[in-house]
Amino acid sequence: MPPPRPGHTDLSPTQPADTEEADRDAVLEVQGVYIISVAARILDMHPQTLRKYERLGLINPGRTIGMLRLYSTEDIRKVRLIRYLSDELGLNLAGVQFALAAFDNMSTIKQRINGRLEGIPAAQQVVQEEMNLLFDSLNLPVGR
Amino acid sequence: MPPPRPGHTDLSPTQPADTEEADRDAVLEVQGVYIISVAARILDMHPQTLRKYERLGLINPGRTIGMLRLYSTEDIRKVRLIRYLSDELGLNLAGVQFALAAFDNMSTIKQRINGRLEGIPAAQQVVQEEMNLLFDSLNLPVGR
DNA sequence: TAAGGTTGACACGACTCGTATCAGACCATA
DNA sequence: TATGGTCTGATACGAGTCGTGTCAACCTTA
Repeated sequence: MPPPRPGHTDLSPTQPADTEEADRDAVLEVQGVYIISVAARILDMHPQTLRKYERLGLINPGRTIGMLRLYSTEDIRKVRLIRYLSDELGLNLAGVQFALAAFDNMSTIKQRINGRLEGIPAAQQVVQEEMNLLFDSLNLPVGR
Repeated sequence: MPPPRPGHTDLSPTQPADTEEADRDAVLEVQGVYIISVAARILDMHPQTLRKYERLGLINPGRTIGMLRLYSTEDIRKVRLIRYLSDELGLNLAGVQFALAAFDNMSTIKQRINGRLEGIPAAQQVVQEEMNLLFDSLNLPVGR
């Protein structure tokens, strides 16, 4: 089997851009922003594994001015999802990549439909219900 | 990594019920129904690989009274999709399983929405367009 | 009867994945 | 200045996966 292809048509938005102008002391103590060693300890995973996930484009943690990786709580949640797909469902990382892209695209399309049905609340309701059903059918641990 | 888990919430219908109304005289000479050796030759794959796919629940070819596997053109198409996901995108079989289930669920939900929006053609149109966009975003070779 | 199908088991080579370690560089703090 | 943690990039490992192949014993079809 060949190396996974990053490809996929990508509709997904980027990162939450958490970083504000830092107030000295708070830099590393901001709630839910951790350097790699702390994130690895929280997740009980090897730092190299987190770096590998980033190299493959599965996560995209922020950086300090000094290039240190900064993991937000959102990043942590995403890693847990990756671990679930990998450990529990048995997907390889190419599969994880595909699944994450699919989730993102589903979320995006759901929002786009909602926007375009602005004037038809009854239709919005139907789509909301059914799309939630679709997400549920994927059997994921978190709402994502 | 553990063996793949068959699980997933399953909304999917069972078999495609390939029969068009039109094939009255084709019943016994149905074009596109092959035993495993022929299917393997058509697909240029090893028969054991096809049997393995079936054992994992990825495909579900019909059977003769004597238990010989019968591959329809729909089965052939599905195997090609599996091969694309595996060879081109690099998914393992657990990932293929997940992806196939996701496609089925997306198709089902699309149809359900369409049904529930029966009286609102404008909304139907929107959903149709956006769901097609969603399928396109998955970068698949065939419409599926 | 011969050819080719069925099941189940086992094994192989190549690949993947998480983990681990190394070297050399950068940078903040004690 | 020394220390310790991070950075990048490379290499390596053990265990697992996947497609393929083979075997034995039996069954179906022509």
